[in-house]
Amino acid sequence: MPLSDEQKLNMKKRRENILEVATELFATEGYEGTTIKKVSEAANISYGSVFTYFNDKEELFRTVVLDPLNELTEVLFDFNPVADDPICELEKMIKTHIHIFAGMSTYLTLIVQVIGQHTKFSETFSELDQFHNKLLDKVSRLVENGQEKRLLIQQEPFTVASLYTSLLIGIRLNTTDARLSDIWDSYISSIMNLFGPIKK
Amino acid sequence: MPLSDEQKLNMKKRRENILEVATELFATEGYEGTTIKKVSEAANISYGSVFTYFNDKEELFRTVVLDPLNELTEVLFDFNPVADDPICELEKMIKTHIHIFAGMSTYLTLIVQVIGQHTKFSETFSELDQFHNKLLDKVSRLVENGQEKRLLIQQEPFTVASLYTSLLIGIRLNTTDARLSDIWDSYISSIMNLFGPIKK
DNA sequence: TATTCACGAATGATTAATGAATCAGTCGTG
DNA sequence: CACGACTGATTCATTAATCATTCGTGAATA
Repeated sequence: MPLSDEQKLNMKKRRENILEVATELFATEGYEGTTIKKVSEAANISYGSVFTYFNDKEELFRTVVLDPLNELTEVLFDFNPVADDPICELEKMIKTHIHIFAGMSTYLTLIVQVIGQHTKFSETFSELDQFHNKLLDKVSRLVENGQEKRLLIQQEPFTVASLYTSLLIGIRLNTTDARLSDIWDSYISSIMNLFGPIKK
Repeated sequence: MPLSDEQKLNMKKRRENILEVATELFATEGYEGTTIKKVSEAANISYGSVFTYFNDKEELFRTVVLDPLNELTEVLFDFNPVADDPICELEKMIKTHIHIFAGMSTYLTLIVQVIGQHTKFSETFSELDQFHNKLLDKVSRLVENGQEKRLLIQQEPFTVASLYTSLLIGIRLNTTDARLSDIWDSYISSIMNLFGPIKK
């Protein structure tokens, strides 16, 4: 009676397809502006099928927002706060982050909405906030490392880290036209200035 | 037959009250999540009355977003791009902008939504975009001025200006807890680093 | 000053449309 | 044949917008 492996795989694909089209819709139309009907049509499945994968609209939304966090952790936290060459590590980190942010336009637009309406999406936002705080902490430690080695000017490390993540999300917000990664690359050296590298 | 001055004044107050509560609702609940019923209740007027001041919901939204731009222009553009002391002018500008952004939490949350869902609110977004471009232009000129005087390191002025406005809106987005202006003040010197001031 | 009149703002019940969620029935597969 | 995914019409709630009606105020008249 249990489903065959092929069926399970099919359902997994179906589920992921729903999440994909729902991400796009939630991002462009907003939570209330996105209807289950629109989702089902975009995913080419029946209205009722959406509810076999998600109990209700709210669960679908929460999944769309929180599911990608796991794999995002791997790439976003991929830097060494106690590196011997903190400047080089910072540059690498910025480059990585910039490319991630350049490539995840739709999802990040959605994140922006959750942050903006954090009272409405308080539980979901809370998870994002935890994620953000962990990132802030790790960036802070790298900044601290750079300052101890006298390679960065003295600033409150947590403040700088906050400004850095603010800048990342702000760029994503301001860059509405789907620009090429080239443009994003040109930001890197300027962003580095935020950390106050000391020229020798 | 025309209305008395007192009545006109009363209607003006009523209208502004609607705009005020609608701003709050649109910002926290989103466009679709905000109902005319909620607006009328929050404004303590009848449902139908909302429509004597605004033809439809969309017009109410557009007014809420675009109306404040005029007085915002005055404070946001209040700096001199050809100042003799560009560094000082930059610091003053940052300080002014930071205080404006710190104080306009609700409205800016709304702006964030319009930018995030710019395909949905394309006409309204277009107006915001024009406003933004004018600001970018003026900031660029100040940066150029500073670079010509060799007080700022050489960077593409428009890129730096873009990063600056991205940072402003990003901070507003990331600072969800209603912090004191003190915290915002601590950002100022770090933000200055973005422009690459040359120490002498 | 008192009374009537007329204009337009204010009201909220009503209308027509649309939403989320349900559920009885169908279909596919092991 | 039996289990569970799939379907979409149905239900019930909620929405934007309308509209017939009421209410308030200033002007006109006596």
